[in-house]
Amino acid sequence: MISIGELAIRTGVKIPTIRYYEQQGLIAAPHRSSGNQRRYSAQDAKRLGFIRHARDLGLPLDAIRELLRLSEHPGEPCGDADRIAAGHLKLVREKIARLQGLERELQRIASGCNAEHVRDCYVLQSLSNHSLCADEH
Amino acid sequence: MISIGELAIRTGVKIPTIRYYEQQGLIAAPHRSSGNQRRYSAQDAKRLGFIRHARDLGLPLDAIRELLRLSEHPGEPCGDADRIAAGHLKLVREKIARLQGLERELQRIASGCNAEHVRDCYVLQSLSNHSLCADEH
DNA sequence: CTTGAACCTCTAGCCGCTAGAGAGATTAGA
DNA sequence: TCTAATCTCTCTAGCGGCTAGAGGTTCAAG
Repeated sequence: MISIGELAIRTGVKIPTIRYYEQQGLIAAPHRSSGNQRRYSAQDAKRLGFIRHARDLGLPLDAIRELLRLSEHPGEPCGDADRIAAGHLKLVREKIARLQGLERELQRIASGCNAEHVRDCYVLQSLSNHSLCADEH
Repeated sequence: MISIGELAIRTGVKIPTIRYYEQQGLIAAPHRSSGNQRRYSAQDAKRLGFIRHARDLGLPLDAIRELLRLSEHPGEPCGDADRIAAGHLKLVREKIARLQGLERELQRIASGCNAEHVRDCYVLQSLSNHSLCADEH
């Protein structure tokens, strides 16, 4: 049985975030000490580690909730878990593609300014005038 | 003088967002009709277009505020605008790098699951056990 | 027994919108 | 000129995923 601070250190999840997860129903309300402080088991720590890892991979809490629910039913088919991961991967790839578009455009804009003064600034002109852009974003 | 709906259509910025920008001081409070409805000039539309374009490039409202302020002083040096654009570009590149890390890991995890049941699911095992990961994220 | 660190609950704030309620304004057609 | 449909108004609350702070209680070391 460890305190919330200890749990935070072990899992790398901040204390208010742990309480937030409890509030959101991602982890169960833990046992309490006689003085009403939270006391966690090794299993609690494992579950929080799972959440932490999934968050690090960018999964939203809803998806994590679903994955946790699944992992409590070892006999069921795991297609849903695969679908969640694949769906998230797709999302990540879309984000990358979009950001790469922005990167190209920003690179073009930011490196195109040789002006001294605002009146000739290519950055500001580009923002005013969309037609200066290479592709739409 | 055009209505807020017309402005929304022309700039592609939604009506509540236009009002939000006004509230946030990005655009000035416009003239009003006798019935208290907003009426915008061509200049207002241009400014909103600038904002829209900058938002499309992912710039935060604070940075846009600063860029707008700068563009009202044509005689001043434009180094600040360049710095804002370059700083944002850097941020975008960092985001891309991070997402590419996630992409690799998700790809590895999602494609590694040949299991039928939750108990053997590689996706769920990977989330439980960080040591299955290729690199840290 | 004292002290200081850790913990408690509760509320509010971050960003950039978005949704909805309930009321008033405008405009096109009959 | 009237009516009906569509806009527009203000205001408040909510999204996700935390984070910060106030004001109070409990714990553990010395």
